[in-house]
Amino acid sequence: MPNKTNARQEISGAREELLRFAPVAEAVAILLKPHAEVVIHDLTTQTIAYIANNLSRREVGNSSLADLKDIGALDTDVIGPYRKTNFDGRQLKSITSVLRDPAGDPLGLLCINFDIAPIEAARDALSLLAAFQDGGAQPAALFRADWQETVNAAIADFLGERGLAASALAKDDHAALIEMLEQEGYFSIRNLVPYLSRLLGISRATVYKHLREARQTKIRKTMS
Amino acid sequence: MPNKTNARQEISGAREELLRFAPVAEAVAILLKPHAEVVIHDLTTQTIAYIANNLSRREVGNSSLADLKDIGALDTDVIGPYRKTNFDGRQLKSITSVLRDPAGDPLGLLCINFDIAPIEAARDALSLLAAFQDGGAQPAALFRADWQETVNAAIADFLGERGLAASALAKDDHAALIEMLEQEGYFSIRNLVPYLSRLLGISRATVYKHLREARQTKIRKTMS
DNA sequence: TCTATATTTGACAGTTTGTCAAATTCTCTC
DNA sequence: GAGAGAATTTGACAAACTGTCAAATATAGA
Repeated sequence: MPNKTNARQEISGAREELLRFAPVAEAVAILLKPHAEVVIHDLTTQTIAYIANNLSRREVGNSSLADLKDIGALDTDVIGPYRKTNFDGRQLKSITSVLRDPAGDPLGLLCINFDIAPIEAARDALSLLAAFQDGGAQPAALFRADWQETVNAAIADFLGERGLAASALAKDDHAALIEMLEQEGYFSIRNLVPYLSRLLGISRATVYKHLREARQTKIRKTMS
Repeated sequence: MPNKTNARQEISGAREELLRFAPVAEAVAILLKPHAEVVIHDLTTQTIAYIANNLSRREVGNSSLADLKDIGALDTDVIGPYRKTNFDGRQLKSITSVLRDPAGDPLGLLCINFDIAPIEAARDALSLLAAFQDGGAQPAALFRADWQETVNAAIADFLGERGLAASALAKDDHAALIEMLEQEGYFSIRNLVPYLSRLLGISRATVYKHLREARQTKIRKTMS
């Protein structure tokens, strides 16, 4: 931390430091133009410090991101890629890198949001043409012998969408994660419950409790 | 089969009948040019009656196809689509229609072989670009809540590769099917064994027997 | 037809699944 | 920081599922 005269100076120092990444952001945005936006978040003020190729209609100075406290707990400096939905419904593939000061404290985030909708559309068109069956041939190849990886991928996806960090997730999230897995049908995999309970560090009984709740809300939804 | 007057007439009659489909074969081949070949098989002589846009380097008069006896048992007149490998390794998407005489007896087959390699290559390139993770994100989306459909797709795939028809498969095939499912990891789906035994019309015990064998050959392979 | 092989049947022990009540821990509020 | 209320763990349990087995039966090939 360079100068300590007062808080305001520290903040503007952080912003200045962050803006050194602006050309990088610009370069990435141009490379992928017009499909990607690059945003630099200032963690000291919780605002947006820079935007290249604005897709999400946010502006410099806007407050950004909800929960950033968790980032300190991160083991890596790269988060994602994870899926994000733009205000207009487009699917974005997002990846975030953590920008730290010399002391190693998180200063900001550089977030690349890549609009993959057109790519997915093209891929799907080709898929359809190449597909056997009515389009259902791929699962066979993609259903891994190693179902744990499949589950892990689903969990990683979930974590990516919500914020982050592997094992350090609040117990409120457990219920949501389990509900998601249930809705995607993962519990017809053998031994998933004990595996999950070990993974999340909670008891089997709790997993079953969340499961029961998830199934009941599902029923409620079905009836309404 | 260089035969007597009687038979020869019958045979040439069949061929003539089949050649009426030649323009259709030609038209399909031209539509998909240069990616598809269309072959008309003569079932009465087990030879090739016509080829449009030859990809597989076979020629008219060549003997064709190994097992055609099964076709009589078919419930539909369209077989596939199923995957086929060309002599040069290219993957072909094949679909076959049965050509019958007015009495309803199978006379020939019209087989369309579509080279999907370039399409798959393009799709995969796009997939990679759109992919989350290192390419393993899709299973999550493709792992259906309805695992039965996933299994059915795998089985249908298997059936397509070997020849055909749903429930009418020899018991030798059971072992192969189960081995395939085991190797792809499908038996970590709950209740798969009873489901399969019902589906194949064999007993649970037999399924387990095949499973045991499949697992032992796997071990043998692993050790060698 | 007879023999050798494979399948079915029914029974069984071992696991896994899902639920429960009591004991414990956690989380608020005061 | 003490205590009420909620959530979680623990350990136990019945029910369901898994995998194996031996005897009875069916099937295929000589």
